[in-house]
Amino acid sequence: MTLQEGKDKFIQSWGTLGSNWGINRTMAQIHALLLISPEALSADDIIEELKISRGNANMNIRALIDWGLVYKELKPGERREFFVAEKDMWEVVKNIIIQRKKKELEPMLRVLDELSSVEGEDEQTQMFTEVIKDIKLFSSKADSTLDTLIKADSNWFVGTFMKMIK
Amino acid sequence: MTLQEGKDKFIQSWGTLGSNWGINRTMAQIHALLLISPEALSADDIIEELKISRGNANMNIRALIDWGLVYKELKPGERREFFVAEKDMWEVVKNIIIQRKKKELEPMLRVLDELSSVEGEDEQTQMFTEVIKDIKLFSSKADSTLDTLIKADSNWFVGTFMKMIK
DNA sequence: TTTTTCTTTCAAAAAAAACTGAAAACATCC
DNA sequence: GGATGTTTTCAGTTTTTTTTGAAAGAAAAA
Repeated sequence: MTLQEGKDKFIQSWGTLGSNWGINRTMAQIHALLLISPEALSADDIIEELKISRGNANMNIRALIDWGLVYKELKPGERREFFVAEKDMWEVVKNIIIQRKKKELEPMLRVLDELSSVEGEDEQTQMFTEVIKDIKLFSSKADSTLDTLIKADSNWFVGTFMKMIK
Repeated sequence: MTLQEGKDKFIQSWGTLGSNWGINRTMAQIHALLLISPEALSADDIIEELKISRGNANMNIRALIDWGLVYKELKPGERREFFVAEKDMWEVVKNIIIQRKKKELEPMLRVLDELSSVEGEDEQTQMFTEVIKDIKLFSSKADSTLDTLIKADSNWFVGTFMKMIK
């Protein structure tokens, strides 16, 4: 396999993976491209490489920066912006956890709290309350586990977790 | 909040959560409906409750069964099928992990293996190989960690994980 | 066997999500 | 100040995903 074929395959696979997880294909592809790029790329480099429009590129680069997966890099004497990806996989995963926890787990916990205010004596209500309580317990545990995970350092997952868990 | 309001809110929130994670809204809503339903529901019950078409209901019920999140229940003397949700959250999460691992993590590992066959001495290639190696290492660790997790029993997560991790 | 009841399939329609491109905004240089 | 290079925005378009509904298929009942 040539380098170019390998790159293309990686970009395409990463894009597919992303889209299965509710991240848009282009965003994941830009991330992939930057991951395997030895130097920082400009918006134009990305546009050309992935054959996408300027608007699309801009929006998704911004989103990647918001997620903490890509950094802006300013080259001295250069007017335009360049971009580099965070290459440490643990940092990547950690940032994704932080974002999704904030955008999805925490709002869900708030909804579950509200749902505790449903009252009644009939079987339907009892059942409902019971299920909600279980989900809330589980979600809270997940929430605090993720907090602990986020605080753990870069090499912890790869190095220690397996030993602890065995 | 009345029971009906609570149910509606839960169904809608669960649907939104699902669609953020690449699971279609209707599938998540059917799951939510069954989760909070004290008895098994027929396809018609689901169609009526969620105001969806028969085809849509059927497809998503099948998908939920494939994922191991819903079971078919046959009532004696009844011709049509009834459905119940798996209510144990740990089982739910475990089944989702099993499915996504099989459909996404494992294929990605295979692609990463193929990508190891890219060869060359230049900086571009070195960099590419390095990044792929890192991702592969990380993914393999994730894969075996998830295997361990899947084997763990129902109460392990809620009961023990926090102590081990602290 | 024929009828009835229920389930599955799938082409077409609708809805949702993503993308484009051109114009506006912004920034730097002269 | 104006000219030039770069980024951002967003209405309209395209693409992708989801949903519908009607027809075909299956299984039980008559």
